Amino acid sequence: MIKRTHTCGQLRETHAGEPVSLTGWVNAYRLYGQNLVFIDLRDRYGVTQLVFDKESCPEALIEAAAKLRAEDVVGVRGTVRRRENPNPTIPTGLIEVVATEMEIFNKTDQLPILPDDSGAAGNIAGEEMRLKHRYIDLRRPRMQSILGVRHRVCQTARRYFDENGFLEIETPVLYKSTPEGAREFLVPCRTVPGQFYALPQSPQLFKQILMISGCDRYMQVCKCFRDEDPRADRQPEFTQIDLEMSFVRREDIMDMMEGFVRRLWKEVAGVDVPPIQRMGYREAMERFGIDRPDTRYGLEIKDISDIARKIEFKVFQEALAQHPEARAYFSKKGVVKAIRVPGGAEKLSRKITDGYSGFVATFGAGGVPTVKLNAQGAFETGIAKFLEPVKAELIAALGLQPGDTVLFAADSYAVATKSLGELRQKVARDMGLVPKPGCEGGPWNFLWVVDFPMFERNKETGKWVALHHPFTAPRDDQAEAFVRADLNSDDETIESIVSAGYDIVLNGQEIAGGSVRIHSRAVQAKVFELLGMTPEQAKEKFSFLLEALSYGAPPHAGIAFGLDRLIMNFVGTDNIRDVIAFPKTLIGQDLMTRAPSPVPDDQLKQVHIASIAKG
RNA sequence: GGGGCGGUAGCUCAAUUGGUUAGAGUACCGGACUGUCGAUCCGGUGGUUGCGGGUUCGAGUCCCGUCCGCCUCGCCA
Repeated sequence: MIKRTHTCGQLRETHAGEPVSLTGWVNAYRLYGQNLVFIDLRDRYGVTQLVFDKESCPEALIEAAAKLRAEDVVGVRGTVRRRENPNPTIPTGLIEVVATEMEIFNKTDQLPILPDDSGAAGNIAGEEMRLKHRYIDLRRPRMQSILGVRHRVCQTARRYFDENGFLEIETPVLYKSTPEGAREFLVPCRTVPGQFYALPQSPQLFKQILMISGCDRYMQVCKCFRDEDPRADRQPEFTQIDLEMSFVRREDIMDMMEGFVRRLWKEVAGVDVPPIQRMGYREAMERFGIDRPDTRYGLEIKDISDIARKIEFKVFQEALAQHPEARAYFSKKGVVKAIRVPGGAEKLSRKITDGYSGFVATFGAGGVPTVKLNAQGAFETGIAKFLEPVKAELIAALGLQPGDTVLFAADSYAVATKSLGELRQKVARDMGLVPKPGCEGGPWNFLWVVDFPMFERNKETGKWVALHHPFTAPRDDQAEAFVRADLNSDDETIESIVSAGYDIVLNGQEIAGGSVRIHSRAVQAKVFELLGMTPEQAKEKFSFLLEALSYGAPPHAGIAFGLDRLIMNFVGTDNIRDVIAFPKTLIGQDLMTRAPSPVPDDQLKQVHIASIAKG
């Protein structure tokens, strides 16, 4: 078998005259009668032109070369030669390899898709075809490059955390069902009939136990599983870079993780990340309407309820009449909020702004009242006539300039905030304000979001739920208030308790999230109680944790980075399937292997399962 | 669970108001050509229009159901 001496991306002018051999796939072929054949040979490292011509090759070799087609797999021996006509568009374009011997490892059948990034062959395969024939799709230089970025991110994480004393430890994939959070994948147990494992939503409790075990610093690149409906940026199985540290408080772990972010961006993107700013949850919700603000552009949200109160506009008045006595946050109290869109009068056509009503309807809002300030400084269109009495106040409050458009939301705090938070991002896209992905020179805007509420009331059930997860500790200065609070009557206190959680937000995407953990058995038990668990239920589900907490648990804190989303940012895609070698479709199928699949009844019996699915 | 878009040649797409034999590019096959690099030129093979049912003289097109892909709301401690 011909073995390669070089890769297809390696040869340069300095190799001229050397005997070499290359192996790879036929990327393209160009024929000139019986006398001259060009083959572009591709491997993971690049493309090199092979030449078969009458002067250098026996006739049989040229004939064989002329029969090569796209994706045939071959090895070639030959000599490196400077090209008569260099091709400046590829790194190996100054040379070619004059073939003297060829071994065909495999001929290909008619291909369903071509591994072609450029669309040079006249088309780019659809995603369904790419997933079905993933092994061809992954040959594309673009996909190879993404796999490379993913590898570098993982390697950088392992190096950085190794240098800082972290141990890489594997945690179980067959785990105990703890059904509070996301829906779990279940695995029937053969040896204990009728009982099940669950696949972990995250290794959360194991890494805490590892801290209690004295491991001090833990890291793992680990698979997590959530059986929820997917999105463009979600998969049922995804990967986290998971971390936990002992004997630290919030500032310590945030410093350590900021160091990791700085190292990662330096090594993977060649970018120096400046110190990461912090923003409180309340400020983020107030200014951006979302807990992961995209700070690459303005369009901030302002509360103008006090101005809106003064005018006779039914939509505003009805909104403001909702729960007027309620607390401002996490409540149903009515508010009026607004976004100033600089230059929107020209760029946002009537058709576009009309479309915003339908957009916010999906978040429960009734519409988007709109007004323009024309070049002469007069309110125009939409609700102009209602706003006239408070024109000066509005201009001052929002900093309006001629040519601006103002978009309003009048609803409950929750709906108005969510609607404008989402609308803000849509307007930014419509106005062309969102820069290209960072890898193409756009800004990387990092932000720590901190001071989340510990708990909020579930909208439907009215039960308290943990905003992050039930193992999150209150912020140091809040712990006492939580310990003292009466769970049955002290709603105001419970709602106001701030956690020691922290998220890293990048360009409006959450890329990491974590918290200081509860290391007191009493506090942990109290959280379980608040979340509606009886002591018996808490014991049944989490006795191992409660026991561990009472046998010498150090203070500890952790975080997890969403690896897939990190890669999406580095390579500039909004499709998570692009950054996973073998991803699943929206209903969780693997189109290549056709998983999931039926299994024989025998196999079901062994695990004590009977299917009730029809058909 | 809800809403939206799509499924036609190996692949990417087109097909007028429901109208004759469903087209193009590319891939593939055959031929021409000694410096191309998205080679070019000539010719050819290739179709159960996702699947099932219905309306109609006539369905790729309209209706019902179903499967699959994508986007999205809910959901994702």
